[in-house]
Amino acid sequence: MSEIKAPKGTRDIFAPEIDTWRFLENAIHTYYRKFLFQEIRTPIFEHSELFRRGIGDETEVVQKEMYTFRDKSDRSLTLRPENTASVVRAAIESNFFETMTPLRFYYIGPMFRYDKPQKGRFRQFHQYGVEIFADETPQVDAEVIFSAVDFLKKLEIADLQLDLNSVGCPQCRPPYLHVLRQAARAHETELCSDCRRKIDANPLRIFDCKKPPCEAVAGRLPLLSDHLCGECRNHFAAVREALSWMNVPFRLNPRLVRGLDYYTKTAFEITSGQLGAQNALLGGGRYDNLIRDLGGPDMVGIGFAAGMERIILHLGHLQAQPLRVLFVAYGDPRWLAHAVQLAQVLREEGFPVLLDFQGKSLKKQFKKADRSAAAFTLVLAEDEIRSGTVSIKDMARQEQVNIPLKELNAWLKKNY
RNA sequence: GUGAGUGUAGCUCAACGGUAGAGUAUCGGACUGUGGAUCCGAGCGUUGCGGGUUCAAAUCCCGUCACUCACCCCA
Repeated sequence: MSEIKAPKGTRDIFAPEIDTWRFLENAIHTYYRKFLFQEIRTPIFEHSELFRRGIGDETEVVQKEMYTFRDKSDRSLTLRPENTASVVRAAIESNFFETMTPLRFYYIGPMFRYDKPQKGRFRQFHQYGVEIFADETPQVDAEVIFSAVDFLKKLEIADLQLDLNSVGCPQCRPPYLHVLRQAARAHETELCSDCRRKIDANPLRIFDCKKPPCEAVAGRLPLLSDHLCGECRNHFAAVREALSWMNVPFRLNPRLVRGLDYYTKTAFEITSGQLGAQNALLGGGRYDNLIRDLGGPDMVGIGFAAGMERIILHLGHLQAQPLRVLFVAYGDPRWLAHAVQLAQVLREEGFPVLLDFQGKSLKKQFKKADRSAAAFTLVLAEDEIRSGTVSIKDMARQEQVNIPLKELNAWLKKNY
């Protein structure tokens, strides 16, 4: 019989790393509530159609990376590969767009993509992210970006790079893509087979290719930033201006392309020099048509998602505050009942208390106390029980006192 | 999906094709109302799995699986 292991690309999280996760989660809650974001939790799985329509049928994610299955009623469901489509769906479904605008949400949770695992990349991974609906101002783009950068800075993550671009809109993108395809076809023979395929499928992705010949061609291809429509150009300029008000340094990267089809206008990404090949900590942008495309009103949105595993890689392991454990030792099993009752009382008072049910001797129990890094070992054995006292040993100082049981609470208040 | 590297005790790692070992951890004892130190002892493995070569395989060959990293893609 073979051992059952965690599925490929998944992992167990436990001490000491789990403390880092709790720290990060708490930091996210604390930080984003300052911006009046509401937490939202959407289902782990959705109708597959939501992601096909939301993310785009032609994207890598939808084509190759979704965990899709049929349930017993033959519905096609998919483990969420990202959360924006779900949040939009939830907002539409709950009629949030009727009442409150603008809407600000944040989320934390697991996402799933059928990818080949490597450093910073998992099949089940965790993202936090924010979404703001129904605010078309460039300043809100800047605020979202500021919050993303500022939060990572507050975590003392160094070596960050913010890349910024505008990916246009349905007004300016199609004409540009036409120009781009023509230009790319002129250099078709110089491109790798992958990029030749991209000319028709998704020519923007040619900019991503790292092969030198393709990079050389890409350097001579027309840029979207030179073909933006008036509205997109003005919006992008205002975003950049607002970012300068907020003192957020960025790098204009006309080759920055997002992997999901719904993005319009502002696109951004924060990368880190300390990660491996998977160096994106966070990515996002504006999606002015997604809400309508998913059956909602004609309202705009902007957001980002951040990879928590990748952030955790930067945080190292926190030195968890060691618990000041009280260990109750009783020696002979005859006194176990007394020990159990004392433990109950102490826990009721809020102390972390440990006792060893299978200890055969005081010696063994002291050994267990030592192994569990107890601050104090309380001895409640024959002598103490006969005299109505308890002995308290300070494990670090190797000092022991004997006091009436009645005074234990007061003693602990003073000495714990 | 493609490529490379690595799979030996719970953990970290040894073993020219010739009896699978050390450190550490665990458990027991020296030490029967007091932990850490020291000493002694114990258990521990179908060498990831399957096949092949060989008198003989942890070692060489093939396949497979897992992990790691990279390509790809992305958070």
